[in-house]
Amino acid sequence: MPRQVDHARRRRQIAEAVWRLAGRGGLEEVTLRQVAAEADVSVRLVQYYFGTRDDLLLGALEIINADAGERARERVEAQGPGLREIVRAVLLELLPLDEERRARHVVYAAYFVRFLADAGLRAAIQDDPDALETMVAALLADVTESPGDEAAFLVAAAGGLQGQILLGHRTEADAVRLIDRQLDRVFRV
Amino acid sequence: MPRQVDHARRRRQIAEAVWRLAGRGGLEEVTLRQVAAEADVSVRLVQYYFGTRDDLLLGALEIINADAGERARERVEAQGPGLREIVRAVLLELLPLDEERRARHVVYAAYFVRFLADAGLRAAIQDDPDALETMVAALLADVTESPGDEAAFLVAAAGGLQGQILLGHRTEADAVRLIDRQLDRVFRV
DNA sequence: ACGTTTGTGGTACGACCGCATCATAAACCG
DNA sequence: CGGTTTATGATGCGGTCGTACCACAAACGT
Repeated sequence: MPRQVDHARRRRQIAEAVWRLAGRGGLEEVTLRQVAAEADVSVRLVQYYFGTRDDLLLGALEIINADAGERARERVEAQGPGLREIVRAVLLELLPLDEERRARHVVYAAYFVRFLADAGLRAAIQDDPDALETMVAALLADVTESPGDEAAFLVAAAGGLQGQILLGHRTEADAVRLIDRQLDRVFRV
Repeated sequence: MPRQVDHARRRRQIAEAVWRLAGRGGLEEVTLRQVAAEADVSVRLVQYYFGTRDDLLLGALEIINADAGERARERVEAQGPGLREIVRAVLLELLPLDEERRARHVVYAAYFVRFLADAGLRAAIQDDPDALETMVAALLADVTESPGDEAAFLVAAAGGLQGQILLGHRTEADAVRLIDRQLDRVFRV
């Protein structure tokens, strides 16, 4: 074999090309040839590391999803011990407040319709859909009498704000302000 | 000419094929050939009534968007005079509570990434993004001290719940219940 | 040292893509 | 009634698609 290579690194290099293309023009743009060109490798390599196109779409999603979980955990754990700070960090993770999160949310949007039809793809991200919500609910247990409902509503609103920001219907600052306003209420400041 | 035909009806027939395909597999599936087959017409007819593929995507979106506005208006006007009922109807319009609304929201999801890159497409739907919100805010003017913020949050939450329902993360009934709970709060029952 | 595995490139095949061209039949206009 | 317009079908062209196949060089195992 030519020099032993870091398999995971190559996969990531290719997966990043998938994300960029998907974010630019949807999954429609994610062709083996385009991915190869974007990642600056040959078509053959894309096949070698991921297999078929469906495998590629699944693999790239699994990687970005693992990244998302890791980053979210990092950011939440970087908060102080205040309940409110932690809840806020969790909710803000759903907002495209930097290029990384923005790109990630756009990629999810590109996959969205496929999730509806492909249970395999959905499974790749379905570990944490209500994990966030459960976490928020637990954090709110002592500050409100219906933590589950408040958590659900906060998470849903953050998800809605995400879409509005991406479409340019709302500024990031305004979305953050709205979340803080609701936290004011829930935490009865 | 062969018998004069209802232009608008033919366009709708073809547009509906676009919606079905987009809802099934995203815009990727919306090819001239697939659309023609789904609408049971020839490829030539699709071209005749819409032009290029981009024109087709735009045209089909304009039609579904006009439909959405019309239906929303109907449903909201069918409500009684109660403020809360009207606000509720507006918010529920954002939820996929029947097949028609579900299909529509899935179509919007299929277009989403394209909206980000194509200002022309975005313009086709950008008449009412905050129209809903403005309307809700006006309705809430007398019942809360910050109608704008509450309206924004309610609309955002409804949008977030929409996605959750589509993905099967939440039942329709639960989403409606959550909205009613928040309306309880806002209307201080 | 040598065969086997690993990583990589090139490429060919059949299908499908968007789009344009040619053909044509039926209804309207004069 | 003849010509123009409208609505439709069939088909072909150049390109890209996913995928499979072939080749090969470098490192590893023995």
